[in-house]
Amino acid sequence: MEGAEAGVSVGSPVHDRAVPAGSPSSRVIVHVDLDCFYAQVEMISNPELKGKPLGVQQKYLVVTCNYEARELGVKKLMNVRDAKEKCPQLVLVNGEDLTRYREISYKVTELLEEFSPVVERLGFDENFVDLSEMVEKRLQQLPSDDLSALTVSGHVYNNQCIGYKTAKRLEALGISSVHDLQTFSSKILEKELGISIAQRIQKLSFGEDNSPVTPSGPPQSFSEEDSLKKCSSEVEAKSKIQELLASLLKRVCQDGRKPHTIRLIIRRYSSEKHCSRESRQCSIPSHIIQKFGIGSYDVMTPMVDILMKLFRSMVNVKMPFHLTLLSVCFCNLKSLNTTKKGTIDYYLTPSLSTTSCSGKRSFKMKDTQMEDF
DNA sequence: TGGGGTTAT
DNA sequence: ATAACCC
Repeated sequence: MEGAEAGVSVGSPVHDRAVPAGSPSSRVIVHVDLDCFYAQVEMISNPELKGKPLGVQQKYLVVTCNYEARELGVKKLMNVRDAKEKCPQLVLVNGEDLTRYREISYKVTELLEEFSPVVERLGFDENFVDLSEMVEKRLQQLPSDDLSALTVSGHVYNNQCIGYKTAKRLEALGISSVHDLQTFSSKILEKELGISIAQRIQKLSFGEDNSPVTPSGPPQSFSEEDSLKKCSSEVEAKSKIQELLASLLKRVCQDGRKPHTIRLIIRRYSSEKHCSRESRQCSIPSHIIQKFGIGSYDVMTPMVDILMKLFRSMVNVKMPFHLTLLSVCFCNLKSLNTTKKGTIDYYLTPSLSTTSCSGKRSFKMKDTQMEDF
């Protein structure tokens, strides 16, 4: 858990929204947003990177970077060329393999699930936690004196470097609840806080306020993709597809559930703005599904055959073609137990898979991490 | 723009 | 199967 710990304490603004404690529909939702998550994972894996301007590269893009790099002008999703030009000392690490990012991402989610099981993931680096129940229980434990001191505390603050001050300034303006903020004059707020902050927090106050936090649970699909300069032969495509499939099979094996559908996605070269994708999917034959957990049976060969059929149903291999992306996706995941227990098993029991799967997930969390928040 | 992910149509 | 959205 070292990764998540450092990620949270070093890099993350925590946006905390609350409404007055007495209100009937009161909810407390914490938004945990890890900034430059990939870069932090890399710095934890290799501490020598700490203190240097660091970018995470995928193909010719710097998809994210640490604060040192940002101070030197590097931006997210910047071209590698531009980034190097802005910042010649920039250290780049390849981040095309998401495995470690994914693993640590789920460790963060699992940590948050200790506070409440109601955790919704958004991408790899954001989580929404509904703490309403926990807060209510704690409020009930409080002596009534303390409670009355708390009832004023409906407040909003967001994540500028000092969020606290903004909250204070809002209070000075008589804004002490979300509703106050919503109905407050935009123009006055802009004069007080600056146009940027004012508009942002006022939008936040209207935002996803009443949308429930939907627990994400285990992923509904697994996919691996690779963008390419040019794939123009069936042989090339097959070899890429084999790579993607091999990685996916490892992941599926570790997960323990079995995919019942497979999809192949391509992107064709085009000068058009709309670089849309095409896909074909099919059910996986049940005799193959059964073999997924077992290391001794070669599931690659029949799966590659299926994928190549899907490929040929999209691409006329007798004609010239030019693809710029290949992706394989496993979805329609089912537990072995198709009963009512369903996917909750995923969290409560370790994977039953055989020795062919090495990387079992750990479900144990350390208690001490509570304090890191 | 990468390499993912979700839900709606 | 695709679109539209999120990071």
